[in-house]
Amino acid sequence: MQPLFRRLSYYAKLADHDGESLSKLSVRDHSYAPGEDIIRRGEKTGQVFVIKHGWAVRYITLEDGRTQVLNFMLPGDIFDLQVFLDDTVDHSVAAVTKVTTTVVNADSILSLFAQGSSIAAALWWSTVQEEGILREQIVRNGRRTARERVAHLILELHRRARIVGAAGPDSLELPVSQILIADALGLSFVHVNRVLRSLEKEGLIKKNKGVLTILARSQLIEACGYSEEHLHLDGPPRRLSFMAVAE
Amino acid sequence: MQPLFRRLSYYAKLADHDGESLSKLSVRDHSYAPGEDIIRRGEKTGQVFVIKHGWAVRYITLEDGRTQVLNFMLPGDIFDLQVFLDDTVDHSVAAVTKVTTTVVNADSILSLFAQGSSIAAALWWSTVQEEGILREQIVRNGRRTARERVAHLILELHRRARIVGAAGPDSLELPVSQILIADALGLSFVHVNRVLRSLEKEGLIKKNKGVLTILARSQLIEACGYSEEHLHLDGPPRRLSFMAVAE
DNA sequence: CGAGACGTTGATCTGATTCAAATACAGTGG
DNA sequence: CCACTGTATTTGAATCAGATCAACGTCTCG
Repeated sequence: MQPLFRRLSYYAKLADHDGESLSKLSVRDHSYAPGEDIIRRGEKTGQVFVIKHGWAVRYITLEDGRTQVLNFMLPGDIFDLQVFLDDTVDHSVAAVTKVTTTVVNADSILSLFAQGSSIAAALWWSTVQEEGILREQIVRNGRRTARERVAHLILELHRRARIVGAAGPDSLELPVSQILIADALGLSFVHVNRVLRSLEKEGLIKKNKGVLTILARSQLIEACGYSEEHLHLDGPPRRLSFMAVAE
Repeated sequence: MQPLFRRLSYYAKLADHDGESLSKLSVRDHSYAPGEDIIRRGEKTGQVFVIKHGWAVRYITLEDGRTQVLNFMLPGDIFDLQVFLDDTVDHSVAAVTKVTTTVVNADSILSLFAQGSSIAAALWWSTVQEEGILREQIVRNGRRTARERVAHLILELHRRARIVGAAGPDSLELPVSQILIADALGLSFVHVNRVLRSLEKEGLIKKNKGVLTILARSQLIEACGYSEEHLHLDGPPRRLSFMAVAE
């Protein structure tokens, strides 16, 4: 459960005993092979998944095979707190690399909420973040050029990976095919390739065996007007305001 | 507070006394002129808004003026339940037509949750719906052609307006400029115009003084592979599962 | 070492943008 | 009621960003 604790504590300054509560939550772990679906559209899981290792994507496929990646999921990411509504999900989640998830049963999360743990606030925060990322995805794909989209996505992924300790200050293990990047950015993979090569030729980035290095961060930021507002990095309150009400 | 009740009861079969609880919630109403901002990026509102009359949009503007509409908001729509985190919002909301909102203070909503009212479940449901709409927006703009995007958006807006009683079986008052549609679909307004005119020329739709009529629904659906899964129309459970836990 | 998946590059094509100009329309003030 | 103004719609022509098609290189791994 380390990655979750790490991620949540980035925001919420959790105490040690919170770490204990978290580890008690774990119901069981599960592993998935690259390309395997973790959740399939139309299912009702009744469970909450936390990514422990590896990368995953949320995606939707149209009838004719066109597919759109909604967002990338890194260690520490959670899906889905909407489980409390007993709803069927409208999208799928697939493992990109080998993925290990911790499966938490919904009730254990709920008891955290009931107890007023600061973990609950952190969890809720994580859903706010995710929505922010989704909205940014809409803007990026709707109103930015291919070059901007690629640069922006690189910066976002690096930042997110960095938070969970999966990236160096300017480098990032990016186990993601150009096809997947294309499906995330609404581009053809051929064009993604050209943009990447051109960013590389200009010395903004470098890619070597799955490790991407940001060589000129400021130029990369300038190339896309990157800002981090949408990641909501300021962190959640210690407790959800409805907990105060409950007292 | 009618539109909210109408919308929530579409899903949740609310009882009469729920209607009363709802009307007691209203703190005060507020009106906005077309084009006026209701919420501005960066603010902390501490309040929940419900649209009573009129249309609004959630949007984000880039530094250079490009703007992206995230989604349209109709009577009965709510923003934002994330207020409980005391977060700053990462986007703005603007009135499209003259808009009346009911402003509810966050605490009143929270007490509904605490009471275990089925209204709470319906509210939560509405956020699940909204996320579904956001995801669909990503797919639409990322992997569909201009023609598909336009057809798809028309069908979605008609359906949503219908649910809150703001549309006939095949007609829809659409007080939205082509510029705004373009900003929602990530297209130029010139192209939106061409697509609309072509759909009209082919007899799929008709537009007359702000009223759009769907003349050939089945062809329109076929033109974009429209499905309504993302609207989560099946409705919420009567109560949120964490209420059961609280007992 | 052979197969399949991914990456790279060139040539060509096209859906959508941009630029430009004309028309319709709604609201305002005289 | 009409002229005036600004905003939205419509249409054409030129252009371009990105897609498609096609071929080849490269890596991985069984």
